[in-house]
Amino acid sequence: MSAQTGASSRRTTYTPDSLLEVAVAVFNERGYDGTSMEDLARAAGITKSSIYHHVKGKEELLTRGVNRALDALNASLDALDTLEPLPDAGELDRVEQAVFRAVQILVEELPYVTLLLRVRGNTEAERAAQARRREIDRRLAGFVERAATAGVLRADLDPHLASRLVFGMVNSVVEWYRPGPGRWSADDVASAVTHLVFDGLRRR
Amino acid sequence: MSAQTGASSRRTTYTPDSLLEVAVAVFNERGYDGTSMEDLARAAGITKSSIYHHVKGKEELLTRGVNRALDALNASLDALDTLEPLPDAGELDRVEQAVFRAVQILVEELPYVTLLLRVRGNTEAERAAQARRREIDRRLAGFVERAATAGVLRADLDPHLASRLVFGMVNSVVEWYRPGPGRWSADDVASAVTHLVFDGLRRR
DNA sequence: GAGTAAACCGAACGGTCGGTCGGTTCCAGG
DNA sequence: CCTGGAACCGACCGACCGTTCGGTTTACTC
Repeated sequence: MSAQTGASSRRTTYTPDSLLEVAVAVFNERGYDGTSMEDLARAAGITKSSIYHHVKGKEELLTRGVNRALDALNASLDALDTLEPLPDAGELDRVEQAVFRAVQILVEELPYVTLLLRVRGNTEAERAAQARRREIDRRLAGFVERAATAGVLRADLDPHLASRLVFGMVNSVVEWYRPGPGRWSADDVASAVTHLVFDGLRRR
Repeated sequence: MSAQTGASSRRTTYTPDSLLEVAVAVFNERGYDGTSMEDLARAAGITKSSIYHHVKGKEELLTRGVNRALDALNASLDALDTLEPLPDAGELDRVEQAVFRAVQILVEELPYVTLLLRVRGNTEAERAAQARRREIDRRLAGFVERAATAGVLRADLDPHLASRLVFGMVNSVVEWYRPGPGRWSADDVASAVTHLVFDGLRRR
């Protein structure tokens, strides 16, 4: 929240990152296009022109925000890739891990992932973010496909379709999850998603 | 696409509804706030000022769009309500029907539901749409909760959480589904979602 | 306390926004 | 052929957009 410069103590001044935190919160509330620099200034408690002391402009705030989410997601996928090669049965574990970790990151980086998932593609920067996101989706779908090939998934579900649905469920968490004491933890949600996805809702 | 006035035949003129179709498509591509009246005019092949001959303004196009989705969803829920009372085992069927029908409507009214799901709440009209949507979510969650009380759902999943996740998966379909020959039909998707939700991904 | 650089501000810029207004074109009914 | 209304257009409006710029305040060093 508050941001000090280096070791010394100015009262409360902004760094690009601490300003980003405020900006992303407003973006998620009003939508990127629906947010004016005046809105950001008001939320940050400084004037419009002061924002330009910290960042180049509105678009930089968007790029920084979505890249933070993309970097976190990519790092998690890299970790899962190092697990290979795996015996057939292990491919199911990898998908399970992918789902679980995806929910965890989504919750850890909630505002940034939320922003990413809502990018529309009106500018070049937004299209670049969408492209990076599609690459992530492709890697996730790859895990599911390999599990299907290994024969550890139900055969009556198209792996591509299943992948879209599963990670659609994962991503939908940003629409309602809010952290806080007495609420669900990240692991609560991650484990609920994982169980639901793999074993379904029906009592057996 | 083309719109005739009543019984007679002008070449291609717009009605409020046929203009809405164009507008909603553009809204979904660029986002509501990211769409200018000039954008709409270009897409419709008429000038900005001509749009105001058919509708009051930009906000009316939004309201008409989201209400079309809301009315369709509500009508479907009303049909499910008339099924009661049901024996315990039937409560599972009701949830299954709710999921299946939700996907069907989402696909049938894809552009309008897409628009609805992206409404942010910046204006009074948008907040009204959000309120109507929350009411629908509540009714759907009610079905899940009754099934849980009837003991036909897994006991280790919080019904509220499960409901959010299931309908999060349902709603995520708007992010990627596109109709067309040689692609998945609405029922393909609806049945995949239903099977996945109730029986999971794991091979048995 | 003078000097410095970061942090911030007020006023203004050109441009675009949603919306208005006074027409003109088109076409069916008489 | 004339008329009336629906459909449409070009020009324009005030407001607000993201951004810029010259200047002031603040906090810290020497």
